[in-house]
Amino acid sequence: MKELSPSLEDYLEAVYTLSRPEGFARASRVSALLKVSKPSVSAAMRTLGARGLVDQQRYACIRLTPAGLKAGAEIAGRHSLLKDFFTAILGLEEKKAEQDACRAEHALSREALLRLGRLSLFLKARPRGALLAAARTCVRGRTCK
Amino acid sequence: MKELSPSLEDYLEAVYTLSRPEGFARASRVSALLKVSKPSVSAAMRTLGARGLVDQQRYACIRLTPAGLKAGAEIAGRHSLLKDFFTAILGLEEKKAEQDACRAEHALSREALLRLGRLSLFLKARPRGALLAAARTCVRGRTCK
DNA sequence: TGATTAAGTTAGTCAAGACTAACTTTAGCA
DNA sequence: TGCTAAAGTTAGTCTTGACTAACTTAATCA
Repeated sequence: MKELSPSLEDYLEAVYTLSRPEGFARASRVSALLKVSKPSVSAAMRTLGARGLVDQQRYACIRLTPAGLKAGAEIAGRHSLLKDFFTAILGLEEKKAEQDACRAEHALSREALLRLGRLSLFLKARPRGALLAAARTCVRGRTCK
Repeated sequence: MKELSPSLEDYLEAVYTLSRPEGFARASRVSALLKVSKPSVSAAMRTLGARGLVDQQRYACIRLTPAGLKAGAEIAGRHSLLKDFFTAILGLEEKKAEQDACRAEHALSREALLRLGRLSLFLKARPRGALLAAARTCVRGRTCK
């Protein structure tokens, strides 16, 4: 099982996300979501197909294989963990958090993400949110005593 | 001023780091540090030279221009901020922290890094390190109450 | 001072990942 | 049912960033 490139992870994540409602994705939706040309999607699907992550028949809907579903869920999980950290802990604006999560999700190790998630939980779990509020205020650069 | 690619940022950071002691860097040291062939360094230096970040004469030492020094310092700063966060807050092992910092330093926005730095400070500044210790224990996955 | 070795460059190749233009298939409707 | 528009694919190109092999320049030491 070779590692997926950041680019292929993005495609897989897009397929995963778009598949949620109906169980399949269309290449044109992937193309629109990732802001990438249709031929690029086509090529990427061929690669993901060759790796056994999507089930691709010519001109048909894109469906994830069980392995693809698992991998897609993992990537989407990394994304939402990071986005949550960026908004809930660092207080980044929604759009910015989304962008940062998109890029950082390919960069951090499993271990770092796991611990970052725990840190999030820890900070959110303090009594009555007092600590989190203090941390967030600090992080926003207002007061930090 | 166009954005540098992750790859070019790595080269610039390496030149910056290697320049610290003596004021210049050698292509062979860069090659060894980044684990990349000498021709790759050569090509990268030509690009950085064209962007006005290094002062490159054929067969000579590599020196940063003032702009290159500024950009290099910024990249190195991002790196050390992240590495510190990964070790001091998340408790990652040194080597792992280094690897994660290398990759994440190209992915996070200025804003996110700024806030991450403040979060580090905040967590380290709590009285007698009690909070930090608790956070770190939690992040390591032992207890988290 | 000249030969040898280390450092650096050039030339040529490759793969990934993007694009456009042009073609094919599918699907929907008159 | 057949035509048309949308969806998807193929073919061909480009850029980036890496590599090896072979060459050139610089530096060192006998």
